[in-house]
Amino acid sequence: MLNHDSGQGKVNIKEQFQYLFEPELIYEIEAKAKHLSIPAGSVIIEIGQLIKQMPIILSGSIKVTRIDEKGREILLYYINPAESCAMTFTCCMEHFPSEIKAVAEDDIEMLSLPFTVMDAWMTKYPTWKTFVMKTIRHRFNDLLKTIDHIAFQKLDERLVSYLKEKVKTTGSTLLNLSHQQIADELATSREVVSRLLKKLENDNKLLLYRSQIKIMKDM
Amino acid sequence: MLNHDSGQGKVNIKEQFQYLFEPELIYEIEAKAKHLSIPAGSVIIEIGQLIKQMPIILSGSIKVTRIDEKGREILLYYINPAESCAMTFTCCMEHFPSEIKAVAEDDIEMLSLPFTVMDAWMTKYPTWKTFVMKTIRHRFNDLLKTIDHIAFQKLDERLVSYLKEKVKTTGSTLLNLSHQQIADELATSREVVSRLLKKLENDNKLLLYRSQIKIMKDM
DNA sequence: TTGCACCTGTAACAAAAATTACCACAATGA
DNA sequence: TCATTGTGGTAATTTTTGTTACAGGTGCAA
Repeated sequence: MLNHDSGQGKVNIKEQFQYLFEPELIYEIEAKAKHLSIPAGSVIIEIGQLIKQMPIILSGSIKVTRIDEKGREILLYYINPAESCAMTFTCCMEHFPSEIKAVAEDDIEMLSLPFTVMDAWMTKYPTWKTFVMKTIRHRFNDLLKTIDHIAFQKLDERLVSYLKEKVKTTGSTLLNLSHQQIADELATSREVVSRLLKKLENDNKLLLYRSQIKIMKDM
Repeated sequence: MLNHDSGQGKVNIKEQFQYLFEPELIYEIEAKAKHLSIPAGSVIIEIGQLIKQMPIILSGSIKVTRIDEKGREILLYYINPAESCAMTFTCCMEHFPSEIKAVAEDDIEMLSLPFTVMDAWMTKYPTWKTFVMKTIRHRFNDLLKTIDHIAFQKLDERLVSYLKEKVKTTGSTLLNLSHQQIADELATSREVVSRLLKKLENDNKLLLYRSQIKIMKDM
């Protein structure tokens, strides 16, 4: 998760991808990709927007959500370093607009590939094809997990799952989250989240601070 | 939706796929595919099962669902003629077990392709690659629609959406469904479905019979 | 300093959904 | 024929979730 090259300001592409892609492909990526730095909070793709580029994350992570007509939001999944977006593959290969919204969760370094290379690389580089298929499978499973949560779990269980997942992805048991943020990602209301969090605090599962939650070991 | 070759008992592959695949690919499909007839209700894939074959539906449709540890079920989407399963693509290309359950909704005729051809055809036939990508995009959108429903809609709206979808896919306004079946697919209880259906009947949106629902025009 | 935006807690209430517990009836097969 | 099973109706109750309302605290910027 951590970007150890932050002092230098640039991630070494060769190093990061040496076990993922064949050398010729890495060479092509270096030649064709734009290197972008995106500040935390930036909107990367909106729903309905046409996708002209394909991202590969180098450092930081991207939050992918779904929004309904009334502006309600629900978290779908995160894209982490050395990953890309499955929706983008399929959308940009067929020139369809995006069905999802993507926001930089923290400061991001990413590669941006012109969507024109996608098609060619699928046939040219076996490791690229594998990468695409692996990405698609991961995203499918993420969506299934999301469906499991919202269809089968009650809100208190979903909240616990959500917090545990956050601990795992951030690598810290001290989460910087407001109740409102959590409510948005779980598509419920702030009051409900506050109520459930308070109950968890009373059960010694966590400690509440202002915009911070300390997750205890026996959560 | 209808299989006009039912008298003959066999669907003409050449005809059905002439606008979808290039001639050489159709030839290969005819050579490599097993032609299967599967009776309604058969379980085609269970969760956790390894996938060794890739289906392409010729007639009939397949219901794809997700099941949780406690046996609760929720409908994900249907696979219709000339379509295939995106999960299968990604799973069998990487030899991963299935995350979903697939059941024959009605009597099915389908082609079964050995998963070994997948990889080769992706690079060999542009129309196959397009087909795969289109399938994946469709399934992603189906899953997003499912998430929209369960995350943002209340149960009465979900029920209406569900019934409308059924009318569209079956091509009939007389649906052969028990309340229990509906409850299972929406992951709720029979009583709730009965109650909501009764309310819809009182509003003249539909008529209830035993294991049948007649959907009215102004639903 | 003051005002404002944001954050949290909580109570009271309303709505939605799930659960429990019945009854009645139709279809089915032994 | 009768017992069984699946089906649907419905009431009562509980649980869960959403809504409204309000109070108090924090931190920041004018």
